[in-house]
Formats: sequence, C-alpha cells, structure tokens
Amino acid sequence: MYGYADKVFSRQPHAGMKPEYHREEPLLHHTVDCVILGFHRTELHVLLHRFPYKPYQGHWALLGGFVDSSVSLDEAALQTVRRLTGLDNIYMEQVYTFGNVGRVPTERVITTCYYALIPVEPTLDQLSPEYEATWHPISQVQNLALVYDHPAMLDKAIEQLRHRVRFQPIGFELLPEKFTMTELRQLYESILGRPLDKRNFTKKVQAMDLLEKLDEKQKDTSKRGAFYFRFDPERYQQYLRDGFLFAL
Amino acid sequence: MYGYADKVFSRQPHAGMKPEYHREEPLLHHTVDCVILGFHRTELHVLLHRFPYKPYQGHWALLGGFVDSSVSLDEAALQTVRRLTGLDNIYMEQVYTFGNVGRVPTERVITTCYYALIPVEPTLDQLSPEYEATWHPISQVQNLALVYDHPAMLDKAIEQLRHRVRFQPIGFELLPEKFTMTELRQLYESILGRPLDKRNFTKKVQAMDLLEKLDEKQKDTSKRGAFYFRFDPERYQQYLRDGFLFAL
DNA sequence: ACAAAAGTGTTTATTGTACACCCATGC
DNA sequence: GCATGGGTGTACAATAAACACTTTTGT
Repeated sequence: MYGYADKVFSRQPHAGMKPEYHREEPLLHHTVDCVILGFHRTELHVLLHRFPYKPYQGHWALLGGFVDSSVSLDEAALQTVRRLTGLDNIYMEQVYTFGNVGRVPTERVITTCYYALIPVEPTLDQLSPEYEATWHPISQVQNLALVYDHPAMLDKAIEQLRHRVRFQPIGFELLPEKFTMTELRQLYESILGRPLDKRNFTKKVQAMDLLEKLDEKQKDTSKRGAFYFRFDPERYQQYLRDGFLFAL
Repeated sequence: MYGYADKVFSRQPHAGMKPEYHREEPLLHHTVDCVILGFHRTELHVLLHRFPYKPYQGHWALLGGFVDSSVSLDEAALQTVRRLTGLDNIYMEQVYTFGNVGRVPTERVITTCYYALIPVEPTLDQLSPEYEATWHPISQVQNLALVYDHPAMLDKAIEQLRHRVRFQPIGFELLPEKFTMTELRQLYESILGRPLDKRNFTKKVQAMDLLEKLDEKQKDTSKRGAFYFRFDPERYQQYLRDGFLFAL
C-alpha cells in the first residue's frame, strides 16, 4: 500500500481451488502492527496502548491485529486503526515485515508493520476506551520499554517517514485544515529530528506553490498573530501523484 | 534484513508456550519470493525459472518458497537463493510484503519479496537444473508475462535498488573482483535506467576514495585497454556501515 | 515600554551539469 | 593509417546554507 487505501474487498476465498502443492505447506500466524502517528502541539506523537497479555501486561505497545484469510494486509492495517480511533480513510504505508523466529517469545508470528498518519485532535476524546490508548511524544518513547520488537518497528517507521517527506507532501494528513507556517515547520522539524532555518523553509515551501495564504490570523501563540495557510487540494494531489524533491 | 544475513538459527520453537490468546487465531500460508539480480555484459539481469504448477505451468517466475515456523523470513529467502544457485553469504534486502486476497488466484498466500545481488559468472553452469532457470536482461523482462504479481515485485525491487545505490556501495556484490571503470558505470546506468556522463561519473567515484587502480589492463573490448580497479575492502565496509550520498 | 513571536533578502559557498578532444593500440 | 574505445579538465549555472534585524501588539 502506498497512500490511501485501495478498496480491495474480499471475494469468495478460493473455495475448492486449493491446489495439490499447497495442501501440505506450513501455516503461520500473521499480524499487522500500526505505528499511528499524529502531530500535536509542536511535536510528532505516536499512539500506544497498554498491552493486555502476559508476560508484558501493562507495557506500552503498538496496536496490532491478526490477519485472516478474508482480508488483505492493507485492510487488516486499516481495520486496526479504525478499531482504535474510529477513523476511516486513513493514510497508511507499509514499512517492513518482521519475521525472526524468536521475536515474540511465546509464539512464532510474522508481523507486517505499517505506519498511519492521522490528525490528533479528532481522536482526543473518542479513543476506544477498551485499549487504554494514549498519545506519546516521539522524543519520549525511548524511555517506555515497548514490547517485543516494537522499538525497531517504530524506528523503521520514522525512518521511512523521513524519507517519504522528501518526495511527497504529508501535511494534509497530520495538520488541521488551517495551520501556520510555524506549525508546518515544527512538523517537519519533528519528523526530521533537527531544526530547520525559518527563512529558508518558508522560501522553499512557497516556491512549491502548494499553500494558500488566508486572511485570518491565529493569535494563540503571539500578540502579533500568524497568518493561517491551507493546502491547495489540487496541487497537493498532483504532488502526491508525481512527487517532488523537497530538499530541506 | 539489510545487508548480509544475520545468522539467526532456529531454537526450540515455543514448545508448550503457546498462550491462550493465540490458540484460536487464523493461520495462513506465507512465502518468500526472490528477485535475484546480477550484472552480465553491460546490463543488469534477473534470474527466472519456469513455473512448474498449473495454471501457469511454463511461465517465467521469480523463485520462492514457503516459510515454516522454524526459520526466519530472512533465512527462508537465503535458502531459496542457495537452493537455486548453490551460493551462500549473499547480499539480500527485504523489499515489500504482498498481501492482497486475490493475488494468487488459487490460494490465499502472503508473500514477502526480497532482492538478492549475486555475481553471475559463478552461476552460469551450475544452476540447479531442476528449476530450468536462466538469466534475463532487465530490459527484456516486460515481454515475459511473469506469473501472479511478480511484475510488481520486480518493479518494487528495482525501485528499491535504485534508491539504495545512492546511499551505499553495491559493486562488490555484482562485479568480479577486478573491473574497469566502464563496467562500473554501465552497472549504474543499468540500475538507474539512464545514461551517465563518463567524466562526471569517474570524478565522483574517484572522489569517494573507494577504488584502487591496478596496473593490469583489460584488453577484451578495446585495443588500448582499460585499467582494472578493485574495491578497497575497508573503505567499502565503512561505507556499507555509514553510508554516503552518491548523487549521480 | 517591553516581551514574544512573526516576518522578511542577500551574500557566499558548494555542487551539479554540460561539454570535446587527444590517446593508445591492434588490425 | 585508421577505427575503436579509453581517458581527462574547465566554465557556467543552480542550489543550499548562513545569517540579523524590523514589525506587531497584548500586557
């Protein structure tokens, strides 16, 4: 998957077509785990839940789910996010598949990791309560002792997002409809993990002709106020399709 | 996996540890498919075999294999290459996991795609004959009607190799010990799918201080002869670890 | 009046790109 | 002597990076 979900619905699952040469082949458990990312305040956050099973009960973990034979991997990942957040039509991307034998001590299971980009605010008070899920700033996660190889999953997801950010726009998925230039820059700073020059950043963003400056100002963070911008949806879609090179 | 195989051996496979919450979960077939790449003459080639099962019997396909619960995904991929070529200690990288429901018409199977980089010459007359495998120039493969979603796998593998080539050295895996500057350039041209300026290429490669110029000349392709080079193993390993930026 | 964040251009250094001729040799 | 691929340097353009002061306004 790359971008928004292709709607691939399940069909009659191979009824009676199972060929001879598959009959005797090994069967495995397969799960998806989702690195659900959002931008809140000045930093990227990840949505974690408290792991409910021993021996890691109570530890923080990415949310995941088993894949059964009626859904695609992509759908399974989408369902996981939907189950937790209620959100649909989510931007997701596959990251990597973790398949070492001992990665989950109690069980052989292969896990495909996805990351999802979602807006944080809509989820703040409607996270499905059964999961005890909360948002954590990316910079704090290393202190959290995630279960299994979830730290590696998170690393790989961030690495991939860092790469992606250079070739396609991502703000739409993570920012509210209206946002200030400072917010956009802080988003990129948080993803890339380093400060960016304010003037050069503004220059480059404006050169892409992707933003529309609004008349309205945000006055929360300064007396003077900062102009809001929003994405030009057409240019945004075009860049999603064609890509760009956003050297920061 | 990234680079050479970690030797992860199987251990006692979870005997008696299966937790309650896994007992009832769905089981699936999982395979690995390998895009085995090599550089021959002036072009990148891919090793394909004739698919032995209906309904695609006789079509060209990537070689793959089932994953069972005693081996990691990486090991399964290595075994696949070893089975076909007899080669061990292969450079491999995971590409993507394909998990749509209908991707294999007869069966629900999830497949993780890897690419492997190997030298072609050692394999030329010792390919395991039971597979009817042969090398095909990358530029010709689109005419070949590969089975299932193997065309997409090949595309993704090449795309990833193109990306990789910009950040880490790869010649060691694909070239003989001694090679000419022209051969090295043709390798990069074939991977990137576009011509590269001879002078600029030489300049950039030499600036990396990665090659050692030998006294010996290759005289096959010209009267004048071309100097052989070889990689400086230490610098090569260093670049593999630390990466570089090789803007071509 | 002052604190706090917003906004705005220029200069310099670096890097990428384009380009053409002579060289060495085997036939 | 000529055909074939091998080998080499320079000039120009584009891009990235560094950098500091003025503006606005709520308190």
